[in-house]
Amino acid sequence: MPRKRLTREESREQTRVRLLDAAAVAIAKKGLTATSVEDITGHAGYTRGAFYSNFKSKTDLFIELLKRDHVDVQEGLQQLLDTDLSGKDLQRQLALFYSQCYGDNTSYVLWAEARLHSVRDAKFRQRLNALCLEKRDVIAYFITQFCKRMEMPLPASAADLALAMMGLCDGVKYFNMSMPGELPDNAAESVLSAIFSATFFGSRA
Amino acid sequence: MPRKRLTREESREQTRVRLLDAAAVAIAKKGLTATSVEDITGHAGYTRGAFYSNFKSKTDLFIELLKRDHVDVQEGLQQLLDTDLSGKDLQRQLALFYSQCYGDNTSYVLWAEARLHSVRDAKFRQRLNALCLEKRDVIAYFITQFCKRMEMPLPASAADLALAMMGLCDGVKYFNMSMPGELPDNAAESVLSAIFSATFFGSRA
DNA sequence: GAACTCTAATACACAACTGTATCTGAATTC
DNA sequence: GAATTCAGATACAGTTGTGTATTAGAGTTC
Repeated sequence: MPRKRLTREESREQTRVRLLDAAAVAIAKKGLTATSVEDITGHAGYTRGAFYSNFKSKTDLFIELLKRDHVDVQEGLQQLLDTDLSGKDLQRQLALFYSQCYGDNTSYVLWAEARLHSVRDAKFRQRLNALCLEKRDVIAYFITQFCKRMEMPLPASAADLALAMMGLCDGVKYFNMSMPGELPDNAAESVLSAIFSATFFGSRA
Repeated sequence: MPRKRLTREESREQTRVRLLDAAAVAIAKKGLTATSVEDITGHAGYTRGAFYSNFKSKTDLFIELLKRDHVDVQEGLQQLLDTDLSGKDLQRQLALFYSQCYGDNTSYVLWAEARLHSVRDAKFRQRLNALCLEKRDVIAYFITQFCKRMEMPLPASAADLALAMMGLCDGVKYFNMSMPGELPDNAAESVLSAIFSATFFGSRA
């Protein structure tokens, strides 16, 4: 198996990616604080040297991790907006939206971890808030477009609705993860759907 | 100033309470993992000896802390139910409800911390879920009673609505804490109110 | 291919936390 | 009021982590 010979830049990039991937797993499993730099590097197959030569600090790596995830979600939502808004099936629409935001548990845990960390670290909070507001704006746009196509008025400001939607998704996702027995599999969608159909359609009378 | 002479039991109880109070502050500030036993005891004016003679572990103390907070909230909600359900002002109703659940930031952070911890520790999760389900049931009852008095049908199962409400409150509270500038002061109530008035009143047409 | 450069490994010095084991002094018992 | 008991302080041994300074070995340049 002829292993490709990497340039310095490629090799460095590979290391960074592997460290980020390993960090995602480790942090989701143990939490940001409890995860040591060695946990990350060990998992990735490197030593601490590799880490400090690629990242300033654990926080620094963490924010890059979040950005990477953020970009993925943004692109996914954008795609939904472009291709799928035509379907009038709210339930399906929401299910897609929801799974776009939290396809897997790792992602949820990472963002929950981030929210907590942001309460304590002002600099981090600023950077995180920027990402969150971006996400909010995309969702707000999503909602606006949705209502427009449905020819219905917005029941509140799109930005506020977007925030509420994010909170709601987080909350439902948590219960879904934490009590898989307690809720039926589709509880997430059905609760969301009940609330949103009332919110968006209710005002039509 | 004649300082009261305490019995052994009283003194022990005082120590426990002081440790719990100090732990709430420390954990909210630094996070569960980052808070050392010494942080707690130091803040409370004791040494590690006092801690280990009162609690099995940090987790053990933490769950007691949550229980204490849980009981407070439960009682508060119960009281709301008994005295205040007569008022028909939804906005005011929600504001009270919301401030009952998260009067201060410490409490929010503690529960966020708990949710994350529960993802990782199965035993802890079981104990936490028990508390959450209790809270859910009280809220579900709250919602049921509310709808009954308003003579309107429930737009979804009370239990599911309660979960959604908890998630929504959490989400809004987070944004409220994290971006105090971004949202108007009453955003929490107004978003909640927009969603809920649609949810509960929308179906009446 | 020799000199150079940069990535990542290794070595080091230091700090922090944990849990137990032992000790002390104040409350309790008789 | 002497003996006892228990809450909490102190001492200890071991583990784990951090960040920097140095080194080795690949990629790069000429």
